[in-house]
Amino acid sequence: MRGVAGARKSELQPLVEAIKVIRPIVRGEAITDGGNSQRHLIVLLDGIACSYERLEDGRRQIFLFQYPGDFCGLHRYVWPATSGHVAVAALTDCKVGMLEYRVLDKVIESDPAVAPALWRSVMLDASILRERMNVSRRSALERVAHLLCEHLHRREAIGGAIIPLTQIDVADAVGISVVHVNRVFQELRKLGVLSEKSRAIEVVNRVLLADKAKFDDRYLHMSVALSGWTIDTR
Amino acid sequence: MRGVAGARKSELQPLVEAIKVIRPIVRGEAITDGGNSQRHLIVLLDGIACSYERLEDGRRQIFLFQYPGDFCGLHRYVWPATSGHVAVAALTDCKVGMLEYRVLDKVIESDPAVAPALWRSVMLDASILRERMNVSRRSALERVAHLLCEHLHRREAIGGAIIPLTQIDVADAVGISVVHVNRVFQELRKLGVLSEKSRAIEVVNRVLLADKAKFDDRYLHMSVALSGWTIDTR
DNA sequence: CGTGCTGTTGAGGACGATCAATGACGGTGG
DNA sequence: CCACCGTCATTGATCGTCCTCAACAGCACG
Repeated sequence: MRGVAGARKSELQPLVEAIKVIRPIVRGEAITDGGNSQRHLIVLLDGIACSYERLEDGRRQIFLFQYPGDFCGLHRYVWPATSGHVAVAALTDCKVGMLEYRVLDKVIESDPAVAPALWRSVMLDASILRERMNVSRRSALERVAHLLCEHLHRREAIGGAIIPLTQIDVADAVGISVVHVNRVFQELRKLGVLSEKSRAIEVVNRVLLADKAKFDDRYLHMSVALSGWTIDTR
Repeated sequence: MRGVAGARKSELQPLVEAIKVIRPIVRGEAITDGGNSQRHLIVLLDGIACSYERLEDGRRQIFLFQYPGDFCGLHRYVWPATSGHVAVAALTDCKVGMLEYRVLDKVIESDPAVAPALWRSVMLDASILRERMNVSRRSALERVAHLLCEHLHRREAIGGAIIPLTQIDVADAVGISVVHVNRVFQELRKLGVLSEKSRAIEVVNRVLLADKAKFDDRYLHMSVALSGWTIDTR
């Protein structure tokens, strides 16, 4: 039972049922490059991925994180020649479902509720981007804390307090240097927000974290209120 | 003849023809607050507006700028209860066209090309937000220069090298202090990018500006390739 | 037992924030 | 016509956050 970003269960069910191909992706591999040759809509079924772009100087800017139920590169379907080189990569081992565009065409045609649901999914992305812009004006600690809150929020369906990201991932997402992220993490551990024992990102005090982050989850409400769907991932 | 963000002329023509109410808005006034009571789709017909949010500490974060042909608060139509308090304000004197949601419903129903066009408009916004994220990792000068490039690009239909924004607007959009924006402007004038004479933002060397900004307009290509439409603004 | 990736630590410096005044300009009312 | 006021632009000084460079440590992997 997983939450589909920005859509009620019933609306995307026809789409989900049309997914025939399921593919495993190992950590670090590309789920889609930024190319225009895409012919499938991709749904993340298991694991965590991120959409990102390489900057000219080689740095990586992470835009969004994908959790199970999220679409990868939906914009390609709506607008194949769309902006540059937004790629999606697996941050952990993943499983994805694939759906040919022309099949998707048919699903949309036969069920008028599917397109608006996809539309809203794009809007949820935009909403997250806007929130990131707001947060980008706060201190490094708040920005990192905020990102962790977002991940806890979206992991609710999965459970556990360990966020399987590297400090590098966090740095590339919030836009601060890895070194500084490390120092922020030490600060968060000293504050009792993160576990002192483990090297992993393990949240031991969610309330305190949300407080430090001044986290207001309203910008995610559209995804919260929505139920999920299931699919057999083998 | 104005460009509609992310849509070909023919696609949005039926929508444009349905606009009956045209309203003038003076500089500084709200075009829509962030409220949920919205019952009209609003199209900017003349002037420049911005969508923004107030941060807790009172600062203003500008997300996007609207030029003639852009929609204001389209997300409200797709998802009325959508994210927080995104408001739209007029940065110059404006004229807006208004279209009741239920009329829009009918237009969408009767013309299957309208919805995808609106969808792409939302995606153009997301594309701009992503680009801003990339740019936010560069220096203040590049960020400001980049913003000016974007405005020149979108002003092409209007013409003129003067960008009618205040330094405060720029600061709130790129996320740096007004004082520093001012210093950046002096630097840009010294470099021969902006006019030394005028207090206004007057670009005298577009090529140099684009160079300083490392501006790559691909992220706007979806809007470029598209033609415009006309409407009588009285 | 090396090799590679991630995490950690230190030192020095730059960029931009903040605070506080002052200047320029346009509009308004006496 | 002039005094006043509000908004926006400009300038100086100080300070802090975060970056960069550089080195090393821990751990997983083959």
